[in-house]
Amino acid sequence: MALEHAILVSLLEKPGSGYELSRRFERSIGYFWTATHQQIYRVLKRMEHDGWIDVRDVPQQGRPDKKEYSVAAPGRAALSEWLHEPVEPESVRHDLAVKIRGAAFDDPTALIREVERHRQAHADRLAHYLVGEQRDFTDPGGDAPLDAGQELQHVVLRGGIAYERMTIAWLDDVLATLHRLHPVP
Amino acid sequence: MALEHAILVSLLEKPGSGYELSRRFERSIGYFWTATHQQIYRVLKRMEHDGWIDVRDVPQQGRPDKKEYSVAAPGRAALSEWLHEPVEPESVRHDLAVKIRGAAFDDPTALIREVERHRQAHADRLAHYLVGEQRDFTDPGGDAPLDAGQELQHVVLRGGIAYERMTIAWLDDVLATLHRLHPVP
DNA sequence: CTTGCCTATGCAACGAGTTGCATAGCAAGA
DNA sequence: TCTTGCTATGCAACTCGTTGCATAGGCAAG
Repeated sequence: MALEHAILVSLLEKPGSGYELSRRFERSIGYFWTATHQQIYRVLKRMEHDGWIDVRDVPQQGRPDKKEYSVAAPGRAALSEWLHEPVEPESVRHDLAVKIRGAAFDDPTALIREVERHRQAHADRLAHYLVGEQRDFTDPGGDAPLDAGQELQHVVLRGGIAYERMTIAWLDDVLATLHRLHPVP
Repeated sequence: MALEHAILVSLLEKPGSGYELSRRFERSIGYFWTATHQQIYRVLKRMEHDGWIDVRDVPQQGRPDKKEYSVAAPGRAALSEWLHEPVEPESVRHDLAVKIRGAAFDDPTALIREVERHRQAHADRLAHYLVGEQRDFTDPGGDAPLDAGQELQHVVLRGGIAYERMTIAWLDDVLATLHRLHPVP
């Protein structure tokens, strides 16, 4: 289980509330780990109970109060322990691949539309990543070199970019194969 | 939920028992969908109850009897229905990416070993895929062209190959970044 | 002949993840 | 003013996935 650890990393990068975490899980962290606000609130409660994180009530004006969490010493120790033990290669779940193999037993027209839709979604995500890379990891004037944390965030983002590019090329291959098997005039 | 549909596709490609399915989920299907035998037996029971699949007791010599499942008409209809409705882009879970960002708050030496271990695992899987591609999808004499089902299995396998190549290149990038941040003499 | 391994199926308990719903303050616009 | 939408937190019920264990027949090696 790594949701706890993903939260610890995110809180170390910057303390925040459950709501803010759920926003981060829709963008940067969410590129490689998804979680809903339900999961996050539940896990935060458990982590607070276990002493991994500290809470601080933050009154706000113009919006509801929030609880800001930050990592406590036991949480940092737990993260360090997890970082030192091996994780197995991730288990894969690709609905689309199941569908492609299923297309042998069905009319592939609907699948072509579906693959095109996915291709578009991945192209959008790639564009989004590239904007973020340009914004956060380009050194405009040559001053202020990136620190280690930023370098590591950048290499993870480069992984996302490589993944999207690979996926788009593969989906083009899939489309070409489907059209070859099911030519339209 | 798509385990049911992955099982339907696999049983359409070839009927088989729960045990045989669990073997397939360790190889071909398992490249893009993982499942343990527990899940498979449970889902098979439900699918049989719902009339999606038929069972046939097959006595065997030298080994325990098995129940061979095959897809019934309602199962085929359910698969077809699922193939025609859109699926959302898959949710991602990359422990290793969490660890890489976490390395900013810890000694990265252990992470380097971990990344090298993952690189080796992906290289092994790539080699395995390439052997399978050579074995199953190379037309040796020019006769017997591949049918649609094989073409689709091949394009899914090409996706796996592209994924492993991309991942290996990215892990090299990660290793270079880690060594740059933490030079060893 | 005992020990370990492979085929083959399954239960029970738990933990992780999803979905629907509820509440509550404040802001902006119809 | 009423609705819509955003911030902010949470409960309850359910499904999915994992882990540990159990059974049972046959095979091969020591």
